[in-house]
Amino acid sequence: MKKKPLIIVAGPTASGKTSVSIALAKALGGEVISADSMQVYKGMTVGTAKVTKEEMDGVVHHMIDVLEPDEACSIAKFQGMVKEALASIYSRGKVPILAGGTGFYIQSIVNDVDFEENEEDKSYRQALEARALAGEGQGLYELLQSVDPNAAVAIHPNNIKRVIRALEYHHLTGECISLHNERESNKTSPYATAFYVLQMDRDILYERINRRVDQMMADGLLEEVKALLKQGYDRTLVSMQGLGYKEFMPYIDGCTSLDAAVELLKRDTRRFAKRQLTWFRRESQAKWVDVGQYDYNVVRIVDFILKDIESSKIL
RNA sequence: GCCCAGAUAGCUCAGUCGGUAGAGCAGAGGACUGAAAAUCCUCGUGUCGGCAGUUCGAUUCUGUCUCUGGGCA
Repeated sequence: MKKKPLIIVAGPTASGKTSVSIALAKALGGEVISADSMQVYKGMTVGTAKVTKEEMDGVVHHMIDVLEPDEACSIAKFQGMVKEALASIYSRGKVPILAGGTGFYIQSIVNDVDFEENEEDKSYRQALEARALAGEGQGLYELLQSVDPNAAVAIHPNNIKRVIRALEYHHLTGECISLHNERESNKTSPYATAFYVLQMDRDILYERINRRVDQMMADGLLEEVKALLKQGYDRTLVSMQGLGYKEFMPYIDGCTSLDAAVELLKRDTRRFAKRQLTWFRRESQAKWVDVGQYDYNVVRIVDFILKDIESSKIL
């Protein structure tokens, strides 16, 4: 049986994924699935540089505005919803284009990583988090060393989030997470993929990021943040940890200037882009597209990608 | 024109009682399998303004020039 096609358009923030994915969808009769951990939230529009209705230009988009800001997304939740979207896209004979910057989410789809539907019991995790907060991180790490030594070797003691997840996984399933990770990382994709990463010179990318943040400010980012807080969304929410939201909290509290908050946001976004690039570099099947080579021209970029898709014979 | 203070990493600066230097920030690389725009790890970046002098040896002392602040005219 022939594998179903899946086109992926990835890349760091501000690399032009949105316009490329829409042009591709139009050329191929496709639909776009956003692979973005923050665009899933309603009301977070300016700060996530969400596609507008006009930009969509009739192309169907999935996974945007699917959760309230206080409904924390998770990779399992994300994957479940994307699988539904994929099924519906295939049933209509369309081509799915997974586009976004959250490498972890993309990987969960491409390799169909297994996330068993368990866990209703949050108490164990909460107990661990409380211990971490009380400064018992070292103790948690030692516990992990006894329960899953392989995971303990792979996880740095300071990375308390991972230590907690590994312990939680063992508690819930009775299995070592190190075993699960090894099994899942050896999987091959159930899809016929064409995976593209948009890239450009770092200097130019950073310049674009800086300008995009300035544009967000002009488009009312601060007002958006204030409105979300006013609606009662707590700043500890996962959604409020997003770039463009958490950076303004000190300013809103009167602890820093607006200029300083904006500079901080620019810096954090640059660092984020760097981490995204690090992630995509290890995606061995990804093809890197230097968009500068095409003068940042969407038509030329898409033209190249279309030719490459054709030669890959996935459709 | 004169007087003072500076000139050291991309930036702000510290320092070397003479043995070619270090902090913060910026930056770079990496990890990641149910918070991922999160979380975590690692790492430097140099003609110490130019030229001359003293010295075994000058970024450090002396002279001079250039530049940048500030002051006086």
